[in-house]
Amino acid sequence: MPELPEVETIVRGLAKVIVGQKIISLKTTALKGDKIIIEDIKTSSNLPSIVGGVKKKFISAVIGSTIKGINRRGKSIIIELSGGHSLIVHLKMTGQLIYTDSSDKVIKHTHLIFNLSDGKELRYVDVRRFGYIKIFPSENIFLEHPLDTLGHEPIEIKIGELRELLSNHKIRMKSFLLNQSFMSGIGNIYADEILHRSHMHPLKISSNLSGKETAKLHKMIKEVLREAIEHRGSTIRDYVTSTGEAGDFQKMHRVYNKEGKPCRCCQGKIIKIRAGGRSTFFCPACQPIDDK
DNA sequence: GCACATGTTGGTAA
DNA sequence: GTTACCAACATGTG
Repeated sequence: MPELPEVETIVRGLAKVIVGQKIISLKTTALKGDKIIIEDIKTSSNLPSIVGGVKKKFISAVIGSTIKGINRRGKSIIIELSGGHSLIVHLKMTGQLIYTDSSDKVIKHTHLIFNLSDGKELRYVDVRRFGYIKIFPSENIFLEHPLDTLGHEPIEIKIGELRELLSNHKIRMKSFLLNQSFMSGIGNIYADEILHRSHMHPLKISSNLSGKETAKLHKMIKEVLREAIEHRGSTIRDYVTSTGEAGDFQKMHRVYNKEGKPCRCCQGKIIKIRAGGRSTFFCPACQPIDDK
């Protein structure tokens, strides 16, 4: 679920509270029937499966280190630690990073708990366990996967750079926006919302965009992402901010998950198709293909 | 039981 | 080489 606006919201929230803090200890959970048992991580014997990268270094590099910074690249979170290592966190579908009181109830699917020097905790929760926390040396961190494959930041991309990407490929626009090596951070929800505001059909071929269409798309990419960040992201199911609150931007969605509903521009019906292997919502009346 | 789900990757086919 | 499609990852929801 988390796309660029959600990850940005989490990073901004955490930056205010975890930078400068020392990581005192690590914990994980185990299930005994219905009971959640909290376990200390002291050796790699109970390191949760969501930990990756240079795993042998994880415990010694993390415990006792100080958090120097937290940043975002695409949908990845980079946490820089003192001592020369950094963590790459990817939330994938259902991952959550929550800063909370240590007295708050530890919920099911909490895989990693960082005990911080202010007495609070940073918890990684992930129902489906597709996400991960990987550790690498900070030097050359941007050469580590997946950071090495990421394209432009969509909020910063110049129109000339976008035009070049579009014309160099003959790919459906939905797939274009989802491809993280072109631009990194746009996922299924924002791809549909950007295409609708650009009045562009999701199956339109990238190399066929006119100059005017390219300019509109460029503007809408930034507009949608900026508004979504202002609303602290879209909560459909699992996403919460670093304080466990829901975002607001789902209320502003114009097409995502609105099959059969009237389009706010033309009152036509929004339809759902499959594109790029994903559910794709759009208004056929005001998002024409126009390919001649 | 069945279909489907917000992300990414890797294999295969065209 | 490029693009499209599907399965896989593990679990939950309707």
